[in-house]
Amino acid sequence: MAASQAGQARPAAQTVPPGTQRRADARRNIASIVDAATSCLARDPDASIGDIARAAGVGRVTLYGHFNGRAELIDAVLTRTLAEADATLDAVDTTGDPREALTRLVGASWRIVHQFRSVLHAAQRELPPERIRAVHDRILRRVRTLIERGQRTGQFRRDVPRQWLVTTTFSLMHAAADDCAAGRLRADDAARVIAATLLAALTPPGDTVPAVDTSRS
Amino acid sequence: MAASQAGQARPAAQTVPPGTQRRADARRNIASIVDAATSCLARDPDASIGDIARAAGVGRVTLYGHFNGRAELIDAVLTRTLAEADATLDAVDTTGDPREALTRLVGASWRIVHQFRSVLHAAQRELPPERIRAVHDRILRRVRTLIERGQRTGQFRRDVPRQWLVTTTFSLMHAAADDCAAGRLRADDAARVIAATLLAALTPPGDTVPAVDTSRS
DNA sequence: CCTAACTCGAACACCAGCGTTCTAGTTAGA
DNA sequence: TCTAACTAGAACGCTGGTGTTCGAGTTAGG
Repeated sequence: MAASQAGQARPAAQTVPPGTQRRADARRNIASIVDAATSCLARDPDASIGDIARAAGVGRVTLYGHFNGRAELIDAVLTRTLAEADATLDAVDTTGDPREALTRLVGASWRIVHQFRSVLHAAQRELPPERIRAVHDRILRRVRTLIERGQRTGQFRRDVPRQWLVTTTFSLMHAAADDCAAGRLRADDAARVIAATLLAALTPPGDTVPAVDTSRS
Repeated sequence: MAASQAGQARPAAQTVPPGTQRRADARRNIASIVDAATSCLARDPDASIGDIARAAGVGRVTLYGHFNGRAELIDAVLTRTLAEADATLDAVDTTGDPREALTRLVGASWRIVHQFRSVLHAAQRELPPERIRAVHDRILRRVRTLIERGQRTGQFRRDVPRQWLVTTTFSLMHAAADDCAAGRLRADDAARVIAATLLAALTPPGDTVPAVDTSRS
């Protein structure tokens, strides 16, 4: 849903009369294209526009009718992916003990990161860094807030910039995804291992490193 | 030195009679090319062969005389860079307390990572992952050995795969380099901050997180 | 000094992907 | 039912990078 809210900036090639809805088949095609692009790029970050159009069962021209080039398409894919991820994470309970909350958050996030790492790689080649960061905004904020709360309760360290703790969190998840893809880490180990190192990394100097809650897989 | 020991596999375009030395000007040009490639790629990972040749003050044809295409050139750049890095790290004392040793190692490594991150990015686009890993072998081994020693002394955790601790180490350094390039982390903060989080991350559950040794900048 | 090694620049063929245009056909939806 | 919206597909020109070839010149080094 809300596949191509390219909206404000420059409307996709096909000009839409203001206040009007796109025709049903058009909307369906746009969805197929974004779907196809997502899975194509997940397989090969260099997939060409032609590949994607074919995978979507759509003419290349049709694709150009809806997206002004590769960058705009990838932007749409990334935007939708992140929006869905954000929705998924909404279901995670981030209240209660910050350490347990972070463990839950990592458990949910990690799967998403693992699944869409190639899409991100594709986006990193095509989109400016600011844009990528902007799209991550809501998710970034979520983590930052939780870390901030943990700092207030004294469970997370305050001797390094908070930004760095956020970076650490994402960095470990992405690293795990890469190791996993390379066969150096078992997928069903990942969540536990990430949580264990991350919680330790966030522990204030002088405090004791918590044991991992290995109760959930 | 030893700029293009393409050696065994397929000799570069220009066939060298076995047992013979290249002519001095040829060796000089090869060096310029690798130098230029290094700095060009550091600036723009997509720099073309033409750009690099021009920056080296050499004809494009000459470049092709020494390297069979982009991949081979980038391989040479990466190989030399990593060899130099390895030499630099040889000067680091990795004996004594594992935590202090790791701090020293991170301090030295981080600068290198920061300086050559773009070269790595370029290599990741052009070279197969196995190759990249192979080139990192000596450096990887160095870290692994130190971590292993720390595990034996009981100062580093053993409840996660050792490989993951190695990944964590590299991951944090690269993340810091990226944050730094994006202006989210001050360069003169990086070493301290990396060491602080890394040492915490390696601390065994139940143990106390060590305070950072902030004595050296 | 003389030869083989090396270099240069321009030209060329080549390729893949991009984005556009045109014609003709199909389909949604008032 | 009738029109405007949408689609297909083939054709085309463009761009930018790659790798090669050629003929002529320069230089290292025995």
